[in-house]
Amino acid sequence: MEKIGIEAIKREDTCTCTGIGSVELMQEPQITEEQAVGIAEVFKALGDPTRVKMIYYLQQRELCVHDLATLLEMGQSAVSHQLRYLRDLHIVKRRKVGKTVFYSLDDEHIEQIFVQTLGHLQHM
Amino acid sequence: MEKIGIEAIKREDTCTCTGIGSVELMQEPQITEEQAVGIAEVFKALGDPTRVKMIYYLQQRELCVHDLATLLEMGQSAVSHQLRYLRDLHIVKRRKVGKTVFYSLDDEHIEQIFVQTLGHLQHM
DNA sequence: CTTATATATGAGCATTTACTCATATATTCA
DNA sequence: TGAATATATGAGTAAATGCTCATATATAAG
Repeated sequence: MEKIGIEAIKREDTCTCTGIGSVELMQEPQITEEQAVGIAEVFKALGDPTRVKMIYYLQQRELCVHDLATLLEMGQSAVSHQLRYLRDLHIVKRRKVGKTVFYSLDDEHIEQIFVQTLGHLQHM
Repeated sequence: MEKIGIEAIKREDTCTCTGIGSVELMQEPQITEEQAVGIAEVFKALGDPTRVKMIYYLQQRELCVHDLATLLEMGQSAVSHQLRYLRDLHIVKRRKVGKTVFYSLDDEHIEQIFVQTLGHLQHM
Protein backbone atom coordinates (compact mmCIF):
# COMPACT_ATOMS: atom_id res chain seq x y z
CA MET A 1 0.00 0.00 0.00
CA GLU A 2 2.72 2.48 0.96
CA LYS A 3 4.84 3.39 -2.00
CA ILE A 4 8.07 5.31 -2.22
CA GLY A 5 8.97 5.60 -5.84
CA ILE A 6 10.83 7.63 -8.40
CA GLU A 7 7.70 9.66 -8.89
CA ALA A 8 7.69 10.81 -5.27
CA ILE A 9 11.30 11.96 -5.42
CA LYS A 10 10.88 13.71 -8.76
CA ARG A 11 7.82 15.45 -7.35
CA GLU A 12 9.76 17.05 -4.52
CA ASP A 13 12.30 18.57 -6.89
CA THR A 14 10.14 20.29 -9.41
CA CYS A 15 6.68 21.81 -9.09
CA THR A 16 5.92 24.51 -6.57
CA CYS A 17 2.63 25.28 -8.29
CA THR A 18 1.71 28.71 -6.97
CA GLY A 19 5.24 29.31 -5.82
CA ILE A 20 3.95 29.94 -2.32
CA GLY A 21 4.51 26.34 -1.22
CA SER A 22 0.88 25.58 -0.64
CA VAL A 23 1.64 22.14 0.74
CA GLU A 24 3.85 23.57 3.45
CA LEU A 25 1.08 25.99 4.38
CA MET A 26 -1.21 23.02 5.03
CA GLN A 27 -0.79 23.25 8.77
CA GLU A 28 -4.20 22.17 9.99
CA PRO A 29 -4.40 18.74 11.62
CA GLN A 30 -3.58 16.21 8.93
CA ILE A 31 -5.81 13.23 8.48
CA THR A 32 -4.26 9.85 9.27
CA GLU A 33 -4.58 6.73 7.17
CA GLU A 34 -6.59 5.04 9.94
CA GLN A 35 -9.00 7.96 10.20
CA ALA A 36 -9.48 8.04 6.45
CA VAL A 37 -10.10 4.28 6.37
CA GLY A 38 -12.62 4.56 9.21
CA ILE A 39 -14.53 7.40 7.58
CA ALA A 40 -14.48 5.65 4.21
CA GLU A 41 -15.78 2.46 5.81
CA VAL A 42 -18.93 4.21 6.98
CA PHE A 43 -19.58 5.92 3.65
CA LYS A 44 -18.87 2.67 1.83
CA ALA A 45 -21.49 0.89 3.92
CA LEU A 46 -24.03 3.42 2.64
CA GLY A 47 -22.61 3.33 -0.87
CA ASP A 48 -24.65 0.53 -2.36
CA PRO A 49 -28.23 0.71 -3.69
CA THR A 50 -29.31 -2.44 -1.86
CA ARG A 51 -27.99 -1.21 1.47
CA VAL A 52 -29.45 2.26 0.87
CA LYS A 53 -32.88 0.69 0.45
CA MET A 54 -32.38 -1.51 3.50
CA ILE A 55 -31.47 1.43 5.68
CA TYR A 56 -34.28 3.48 4.20
CA TYR A 57 -36.83 0.82 5.15
CA LEU A 58 -35.29 0.03 8.52
CA GLN A 59 -35.30 3.72 9.31
CA GLN A 60 -39.09 3.54 9.08
CA ARG A 61 -39.67 0.32 11.02
CA GLU A 62 -38.16 -2.87 12.29
CA LEU A 63 -38.34 -5.63 9.67
CA CYS A 64 -37.61 -9.34 9.48
CA VAL A 65 -35.31 -10.80 6.87
CA HIS A 66 -38.18 -12.22 4.89
CA ASP A 67 -40.05 -8.93 4.65
CA LEU A 68 -36.87 -7.10 3.69
CA ALA A 69 -36.32 -9.65 0.93
CA THR A 70 -39.87 -9.08 -0.29
CA LEU A 71 -39.53 -5.29 -0.23
CA LEU A 72 -36.17 -5.43 -1.98
CA GLU A 73 -37.27 -8.13 -4.42
CA MET A 74 -34.13 -10.03 -3.64
CA GLY A 75 -33.19 -13.51 -2.53
CA GLN A 76 -33.11 -14.30 1.18
CA SER A 77 -29.45 -15.20 1.05
CA ALA A 78 -28.37 -11.94 -0.55
CA VAL A 79 -30.33 -9.98 2.04
CA SER A 80 -28.90 -12.02 4.87
CA HIS A 81 -25.36 -11.44 3.63
CA GLN A 82 -25.90 -7.69 3.47
CA LEU A 83 -27.47 -7.65 6.94
CA ARG A 84 -24.42 -9.49 8.23
CA TYR A 85 -22.22 -6.83 6.68
CA LEU A 86 -24.21 -4.00 8.24
CA ARG A 87 -24.33 -5.80 11.57
CA ASP A 88 -20.55 -6.20 11.66
CA LEU A 89 -20.34 -2.41 11.35
CA HIS A 90 -22.95 -1.98 14.11
CA ILE A 91 -25.25 -0.19 11.72
CA VAL A 92 -28.11 -2.64 12.26
CA LYS A 93 -28.99 -4.93 15.16
CA ARG A 94 -30.91 -8.20 15.54
CA ARG A 95 -33.88 -9.16 17.65
CA LYS A 96 -34.86 -12.78 17.54
CA VAL A 97 -38.44 -13.92 18.10
CA GLY A 98 -38.86 -17.63 17.58
CA LYS A 99 -37.72 -18.51 14.07
CA THR A 100 -37.93 -14.92 12.95
CA VAL A 101 -35.13 -12.36 13.23
CA PHE A 102 -36.07 -8.70 13.22
CA TYR A 103 -33.57 -6.09 12.16
CA SER A 104 -33.48 -2.42 13.04
CA LEU A 105 -30.99 0.43 12.92
CA ASP A 106 -28.42 0.28 15.68
CA ASP A 107 -26.64 3.62 15.37
CA GLU A 108 -28.27 6.99 15.79
CA HIS A 109 -25.29 8.74 14.20
CA ILE A 110 -25.48 6.66 11.04
CA GLU A 111 -29.21 7.23 10.93
CA GLN A 112 -28.72 11.00 11.18
CA ILE A 113 -26.02 10.94 8.51
CA PHE A 114 -28.36 9.00 6.25
CA VAL A 115 -31.40 11.20 6.82
CA GLN A 116 -29.43 14.45 6.59
CA THR A 117 -27.85 13.30 3.34
CA LEU A 118 -31.27 12.42 1.93
CA GLY A 119 -32.32 15.94 2.80
CA HIS A 120 -29.29 17.44 1.07
CA LEU A 121 -29.78 15.35 -2.06
CA GLN A 122 -33.37 16.52 -2.40
CA HIS A 123 -32.02 20.02 -2.96
CA MET A 124 -29.67 19.17 -5.81
CA MET B 1 -30.81 -6.84 -12.28
CA GLU B 2 -34.53 -7.49 -11.75
CA LYS B 3 -35.17 -11.04 -10.76
CA ILE B 4 -38.40 -12.99 -10.53
CA GLY B 5 -37.56 -16.42 -9.25
CA ILE B 6 -38.86 -19.41 -7.40
CA GLU B 7 -37.66 -17.78 -4.21
CA ALA B 8 -39.88 -14.74 -4.71
CA ILE B 9 -42.98 -16.83 -5.27
CA LYS B 10 -42.30 -19.13 -2.35
CA ARG B 11 -41.79 -16.07 -0.18
CA GLU B 12 -45.28 -14.74 -0.87
CA ASP B 13 -46.93 -17.97 0.20
CA THR B 14 -45.36 -18.59 3.56
CA CYS B 15 -44.00 -16.17 6.13
CA THR B 16 -46.07 -13.40 7.58
CA CYS B 17 -43.54 -12.83 10.33
CA THR B 18 -45.48 -10.96 13.00
CA GLY B 19 -48.73 -11.99 11.45
CA ILE B 20 -49.71 -8.34 11.13
CA GLY B 21 -48.43 -8.11 7.54
CA SER B 22 -45.68 -5.66 8.27
CA VAL B 23 -44.79 -5.31 4.61
CA GLU B 24 -48.32 -4.28 3.71
CA LEU B 25 -48.21 -1.69 6.48
CA MET B 26 -45.20 -0.12 4.80
CA GLN B 27 -47.22 2.68 3.28
CA GLU B 28 -44.77 5.55 3.37
CA PRO B 29 -43.31 6.61 0.02
CA GLN B 30 -41.27 3.72 -1.26
CA ILE B 31 -37.78 4.35 -2.53
CA THR B 32 -37.22 3.76 -6.23
CA GLU B 33 -34.27 1.96 -7.77
CA GLU B 34 -33.09 5.21 -9.39
CA GLN B 35 -33.24 7.10 -6.11
CA ALA B 36 -31.34 4.36 -4.30
CA VAL B 37 -28.69 4.30 -7.03
CA GLY B 38 -28.34 8.07 -6.89
CA ILE B 39 -27.97 8.15 -3.12
CA ALA B 40 -25.54 5.22 -3.18
CA GLU B 41 -23.49 6.96 -5.86
CA VAL B 42 -22.82 9.90 -3.57
CA PHE B 43 -21.93 7.77 -0.56
CA LYS B 44 -19.75 5.56 -2.74
CA ALA B 45 -17.80 8.59 -3.90
CA LEU B 46 -16.97 9.30 -0.26
CA GLY B 47 -16.39 5.63 0.50
CA ASP B 48 -12.70 5.33 -0.31
CA PRO B 49 -9.77 6.39 1.91
CA THR B 50 -7.99 8.17 -0.91
CA ARG B 51 -11.04 10.21 -1.84
CA VAL B 52 -11.79 10.90 1.84
CA LYS B 53 -8.33 12.43 2.21
CA MET B 54 -8.69 14.37 -1.02
CA ILE B 55 -11.98 15.88 0.06
CA TYR B 56 -10.59 16.53 3.52
CA TYR B 57 -7.69 18.54 2.08
CA LEU B 58 -9.75 20.27 -0.59
CA GLN B 59 -12.23 21.26 2.07
CA GLN B 60 -9.39 23.28 3.62
CA ARG B 61 -7.98 24.85 0.47
CA GLU B 62 -7.71 24.68 -3.27
CA LEU B 63 -4.84 22.42 -4.36
CA CYS B 64 -3.11 21.50 -7.58
CA VAL B 65 -2.75 17.89 -8.68
CA HIS B 66 0.92 17.84 -7.80
CA ASP B 67 0.41 19.06 -4.24
CA LEU B 68 -2.41 16.61 -3.72
CA ALA B 69 -0.15 13.79 -4.87
CA THR B 70 2.50 14.95 -2.40
CA LEU B 71 0.03 15.17 0.48
CA LEU B 72 -1.45 11.77 -0.34
CA GLU B 73 1.94 10.21 -1.06
CA MET B 74 0.52 8.81 -4.25
CA GLY B 75 1.41 8.80 -7.91
CA GLN B 76 0.21 11.66 -10.09
CA SER B 77 -1.73 9.30 -12.31
CA ALA B 78 -3.71 7.73 -9.49
CA VAL B 79 -4.59 11.16 -8.14
CA SER B 80 -5.60 12.39 -11.56
CA HIS B 81 -7.86 9.38 -12.07
CA GLN B 82 -9.59 9.96 -8.75
CA LEU B 83 -10.02 13.65 -9.48
CA ARG B 84 -11.60 12.74 -12.78
CA TYR B 85 -14.00 10.47 -10.94
CA LEU B 86 -14.94 13.19 -8.44
CA ARG B 87 -15.24 15.75 -11.20
CA ASP B 88 -17.65 13.57 -13.16
CA LEU B 89 -19.87 13.59 -10.07
CA HIS B 90 -19.50 17.38 -9.76
CA ILE B 91 -17.93 16.97 -6.35
CA VAL B 92 -14.76 18.84 -7.33
CA LYS B 93 -14.09 21.46 -9.99
CA ARG B 94 -11.02 22.56 -11.98
CA ARG B 95 -9.33 25.91 -12.35
CA LYS B 96 -6.49 26.01 -14.83
CA VAL B 97 -3.59 28.46 -14.48
CA GLY B 98 -0.95 27.89 -17.08
CA LYS B 99 0.29 24.33 -16.84
CA THR B 100 -1.17 23.90 -13.38
CA VAL B 101 -4.70 22.75 -12.62
CA PHE B 102 -6.16 23.65 -9.25
CA TYR B 103 -8.95 21.59 -7.77
CA SER B 104 -11.51 22.61 -5.19
CA LEU B 105 -14.84 21.35 -3.90
CA ASP B 106 -17.72 22.07 -6.23
CA ASP B 107 -20.74 21.10 -4.18
CA GLU B 108 -21.76 22.74 -0.93
CA HIS B 109 -24.14 19.88 -0.13
CA ILE B 110 -21.44 17.24 -0.44
CA GLU B 111 -19.15 19.40 1.66
CA GLN B 112 -21.79 19.67 4.37
CA ILE B 113 -22.48 15.94 4.28
CA PHE B 114 -18.77 15.28 4.63
CA VAL B 115 -18.19 17.73 7.47
CA GLN B 116 -21.34 16.71 9.35
CA THR B 117 -20.36 13.06 9.07
CA LEU B 118 -16.91 13.83 10.39
CA GLY B 119 -18.61 15.49 13.34
CA HIS B 120 -20.81 12.46 13.95
CA LEU B 121 -17.92 10.02 13.75
CA GLN B 122 -15.98 11.95 16.37
CA HIS B 123 -18.71 11.06 18.84
CA MET B 124 -18.63 7.30 18.31
C1' DC C 1 10.66 24.58 -33.27
C1' DT C 2 12.47 21.77 -29.29
C1' DT C 3 12.53 20.57 -24.67
C1' DA C 4 10.69 20.38 -20.12
C1' DT C 5 6.84 20.28 -17.07
C1' DA C 6 1.87 19.50 -15.44
C1' DT C 7 -1.91 16.94 -16.09
C1' DA C 8 -4.95 13.46 -18.44
C1' DT C 9 -6.03 9.07 -20.15
C1' DG C 10 -6.15 4.17 -21.97
C1' DA C 11 -4.85 -0.52 -20.98
C1' DG C 12 -3.80 -4.03 -17.90
C1' DC C 13 -4.10 -6.27 -13.47
C1' DA C 14 -4.90 -7.73 -8.65
C1' DT C 15 -8.32 -7.09 -5.31
C1' DT C 16 -12.86 -6.35 -3.68
C1' DT C 17 -17.73 -6.63 -4.07
C1' DA C 18 -22.41 -8.38 -4.39
C1' DC C 19 -24.63 -11.77 -5.85
C1' DT C 20 -26.17 -17.15 -6.50
C1' DC C 21 -26.32 -21.83 -5.12
C1' DA C 22 -26.09 -25.34 -1.87
C1' DT C 23 -26.23 -26.39 2.63
C1' DA C 24 -26.00 -25.67 7.76
C1' DT C 25 -28.34 -24.18 11.90
C1' DA C 26 -32.25 -23.01 14.79
C1' DT C 27 -36.92 -23.21 16.02
C1' DT C 28 -41.76 -24.66 15.79
C1' DC C 29 -45.25 -27.96 15.26
C1' DA C 30 -47.40 -32.45 14.36
C1' DT D 1 -38.65 -37.63 16.79
C1' DG D 2 -39.25 -35.83 12.09
C1' DA D 3 -40.89 -32.37 8.81
C1' DA D 4 -41.36 -27.57 7.78
C1' DT D 5 -39.83 -22.89 8.11
C1' DA D 6 -36.60 -18.79 8.95
C1' DT D 7 -32.21 -17.39 8.81
C1' DA D 8 -27.07 -17.90 8.28
C1' DT D 9 -23.03 -19.05 5.90
C1' DG D 10 -19.26 -20.95 2.80
C1' DA D 11 -17.83 -21.38 -1.93
C1' DG D 12 -17.87 -19.78 -6.40
C1' DT D 13 -18.28 -16.10 -9.93
C1' DA D 14 -18.97 -11.98 -12.84
C1' DA D 15 -18.45 -7.26 -12.48
C1' DA D 16 -16.57 -3.20 -10.40
C1' DT D 17 -12.72 -0.85 -8.30
C1' DG D 18 -8.24 1.43 -7.67
C1' DC D 19 -4.01 1.20 -8.71
C1' DT D 20 0.44 1.12 -12.19
C1' DC D 21 2.66 1.86 -16.47
C1' DA D 22 3.10 3.98 -20.73
C1' DT D 23 1.81 7.58 -23.37
C1' DA D 24 -0.98 11.63 -24.95
C1' DT D 25 -2.02 16.50 -24.49
C1' DA D 26 -1.26 21.29 -23.15
C1' DT D 27 1.49 25.02 -21.86
C1' DA D 28 5.79 27.51 -20.98
C1' DA D 29 10.60 28.51 -21.68
C1' DG D 30 14.83 28.47 -24.33
